[in-house]
Amino acid sequence: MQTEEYLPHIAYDSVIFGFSGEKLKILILEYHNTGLFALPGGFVRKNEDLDDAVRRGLKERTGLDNIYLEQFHTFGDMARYKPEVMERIIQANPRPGQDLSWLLDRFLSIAYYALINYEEVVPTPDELSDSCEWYEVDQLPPLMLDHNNIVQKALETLRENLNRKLVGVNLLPPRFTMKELQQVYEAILGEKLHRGTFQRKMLSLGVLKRHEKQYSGAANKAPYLYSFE
Amino acid sequence: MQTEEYLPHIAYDSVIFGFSGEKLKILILEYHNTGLFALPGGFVRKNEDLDDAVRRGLKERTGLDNIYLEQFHTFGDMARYKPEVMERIIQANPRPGQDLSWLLDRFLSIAYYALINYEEVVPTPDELSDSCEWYEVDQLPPLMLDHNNIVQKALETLRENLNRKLVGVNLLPPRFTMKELQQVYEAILGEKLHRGTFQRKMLSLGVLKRHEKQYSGAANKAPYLYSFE
DNA sequence: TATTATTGTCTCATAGTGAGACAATAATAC
DNA sequence: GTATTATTGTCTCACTATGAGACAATAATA
Repeated sequence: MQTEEYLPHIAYDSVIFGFSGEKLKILILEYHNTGLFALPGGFVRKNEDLDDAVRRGLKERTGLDNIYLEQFHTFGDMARYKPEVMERIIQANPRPGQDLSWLLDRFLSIAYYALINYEEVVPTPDELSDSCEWYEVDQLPPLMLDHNNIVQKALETLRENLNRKLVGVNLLPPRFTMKELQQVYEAILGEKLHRGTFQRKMLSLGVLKRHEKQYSGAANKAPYLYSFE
Repeated sequence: MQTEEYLPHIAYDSVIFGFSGEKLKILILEYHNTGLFALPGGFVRKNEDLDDAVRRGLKERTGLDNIYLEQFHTFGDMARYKPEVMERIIQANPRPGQDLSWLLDRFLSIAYYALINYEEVVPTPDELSDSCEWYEVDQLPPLMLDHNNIVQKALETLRENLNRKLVGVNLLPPRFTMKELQQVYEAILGEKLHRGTFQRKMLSLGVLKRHEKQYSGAANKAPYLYSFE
């Protein structure tokens, strides 16, 4: 990391959603020796597209590649400028010979959310971070700066987009049951949906393809597997 | 304008919507002696909130105050970085003693749209600009950089928000007829709506208050005036 | 073969929407 | 005054969408 590489005062943060165990979850980093929890974020190189910077940074910090991303808001209040927090992180991660003082400047942050298939992913922390772990959206630890706000806004945007974009396709494995799809919707909306109505609605969209049945071993009728398109 | 005042590499642009003569219109600036048309934009001071910067800048550049604003996207592609365009503007507006070279840097732009009551407003160009004029959304001149894209995205966002937020309240005078309200919706959506259905829907929202009739002098039944809330 | 839990689909009541019809009415023409 | 005209407020009707429950089909077990 060198000062010259990045656009000053500009950062991004990403809210990475995954679905597992009937719960909607978010990837959270913890910084070494600080007790600080944060969203995965990064900076924009002087000669790269903003969107590309986010993809590159996410790859570097979490190992995630080729994922569904959507920009949803840019946070630019003065209230989010807290140099003492960055100071703590720098102190806890000594980088001899590197001038990291530019990190103490004020930053605007462009926020993105990502939707990924939980099963395909093994998040790995980068050198700055202790851990990179999934947290249920309603059981997040206190996050640094305004990152809790950012998560809240991401959730609101995701809910608004739920019926306009195919959210499920990015959060589920290639083949899934109708029940799993419904659980994704319920986790995002935070409310129960009626089974019959949900199934009728999804099938009427004409984007689901029905495949073979999935025999789970349970003593009941086996559900069909579906895929998108 | 001094370099030190502003955050480098960060700008905003605003798409200001007004409604008049049954048409949806946008405020466009023309720069002195350049033939360049642009959205009203500006920069963020080092110690002010992003949202405040946009309000302040809009006031300075167009005289508009206290308006409805909504952030909708941040544009950060390399393709929008064209220093030769800013060079033209600087050449055409000599500022002896001022170093404007920072304007030749790459900028990310946070885009906002505004909704204003056309009748209350007398836009006035600032010192950089020749004119500050309304253009119908479907008859815009070619705008500099990616500003035509920005307008397009603003329109899409406005359409999506039409049924979730009370758009009409900001684009119309305090009292208006049902026909005027319908024309606002039709102008934004770009399609005709059925009169009876529209009226039923609006009244069922429970946010309109009915006032006295408006006698226009025409040989027909006089419409009621409405206000919001 | 009976039992059990779950699934796919159906029915029914209710709410919402698109389209046209009709009376009410404010001005003008005679 | 009375007829005419364009526009408005509201109604009806058909059709679609939605919420809720019902029921048969079925995969395993007892």
